[in-house]
Amino acid sequence: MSAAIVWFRRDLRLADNPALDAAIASGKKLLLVYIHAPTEHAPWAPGAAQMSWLHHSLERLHQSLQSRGQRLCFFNGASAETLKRLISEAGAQAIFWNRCYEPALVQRDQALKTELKALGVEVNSFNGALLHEPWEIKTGSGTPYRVFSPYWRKCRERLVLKTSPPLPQMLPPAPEVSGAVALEELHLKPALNWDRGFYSANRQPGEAGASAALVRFIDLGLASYKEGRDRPGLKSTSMLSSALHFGEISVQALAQRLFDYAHEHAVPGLLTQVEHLVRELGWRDFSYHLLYHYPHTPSANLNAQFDAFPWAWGPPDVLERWQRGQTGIPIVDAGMRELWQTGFMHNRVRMIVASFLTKNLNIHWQAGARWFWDTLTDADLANNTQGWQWAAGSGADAQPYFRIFNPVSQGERFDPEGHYVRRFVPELDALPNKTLHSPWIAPRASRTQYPEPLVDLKESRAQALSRYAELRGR
DNA sequence: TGAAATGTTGGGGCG
DNA sequence: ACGCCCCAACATTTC
Repeated sequence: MSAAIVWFRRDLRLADNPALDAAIASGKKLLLVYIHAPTEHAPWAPGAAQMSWLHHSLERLHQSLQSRGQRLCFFNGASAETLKRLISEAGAQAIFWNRCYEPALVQRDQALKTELKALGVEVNSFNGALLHEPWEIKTGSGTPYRVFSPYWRKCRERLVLKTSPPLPQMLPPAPEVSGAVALEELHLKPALNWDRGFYSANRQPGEAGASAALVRFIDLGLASYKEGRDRPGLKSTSMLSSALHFGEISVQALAQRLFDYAHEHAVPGLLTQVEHLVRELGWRDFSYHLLYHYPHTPSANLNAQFDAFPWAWGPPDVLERWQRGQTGIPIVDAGMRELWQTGFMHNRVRMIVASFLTKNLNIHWQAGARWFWDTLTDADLANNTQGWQWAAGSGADAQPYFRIFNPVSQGERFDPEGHYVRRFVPELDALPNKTLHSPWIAPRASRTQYPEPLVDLKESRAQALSRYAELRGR
């Protein structure tokens, strides 16, 4: 019986996994591998928070493979060397993987593909992560899109969702190889349990956890998604970002399932809600589109005009107060503390803290991007880069720089009952809603445990606008 | 997927 | 009855 390798990377699932399905269909013995090679992602080696999630996700995938007569084999070390050795040991004629799109991984995978083909190995790669491949969507003149709306119009009209293939039951046997290590030997899990707040009933790594989160979202959040998605105090978002990052759920299967649900349940307006969520998945695709076509953007402004912008990198204590949630601005601190404690932050609050860092504090968006990279379990190079450049105003389809969020009015508008702020900034619990988002106007005795604002909002806004005016005047 | 300043309108109080 | 002022509510412009 001939053999093949399935190289798992960011597709940690069995359902709707094109590489795995094709490998099973090939009728070969299958060696299922995961290789931990963080330096190959340089300069964006996976951050500590996402490695915690990854550990649990790999554990779950290994378990569900074991219940199907297979296993996931773990390796440390260089991917190309490891795979060439395994191909030789297993006598494999073919390898299957789902594509990655980060610049360093695209380079690595292309070089490997060339090398393996020269050795006579059949290389099969698939789209297992996106609604559309980044190169499939082009403007009329054949260039990449740089603006979301026309990009999405094009994607939406050509979006074709297929019914997912059935979940593989028993898998073919594995060939014997040497050098596999236990999952623990990948050292993904933190030595100290600082990640204990990351996991809860509705945030569980792995395919089953993603599935449970989706069921819960469809039951509780979908019907009011359009209105509720901006309210961090509610539970109206899917909470699927980490699962999408690691491929614990297929984005195509997700969209398919939501449309199916809307068509089966003739509730007025439900299809509109689904369209809004799928549009957010479109933003995710758009981020990958931009990263693929503009691979320098994780470390450089997409709009080169901003190269002359006088962003500072410090002073260090200011950045640190932002990181620790001690800025004295309640909605900002709530967000930064949510991030630190749970490895997640609500999207609306991500925009608020990013605006505050890049505009009111005048700190470079890359300092924020780095912090998110290390602390988010869903840290994703495409989304993170695009999100920060969007917020900073330096991106292709960014918000104009002069759109500066007022964190007080944002707090009053999107957390009117203060549930979110009170949850993460408990020292403000006793303040009435009227002053919760601007505690500095409340009597001093009622807020002795909470810092004074790091900056004056009105003044720092004016300074940001004048820096911007200067940039435009050049 | 803003905020703040500025402009416009129209109702009501009041001399 | 009429004009004037105030100001809230909304619209537009500007950053």
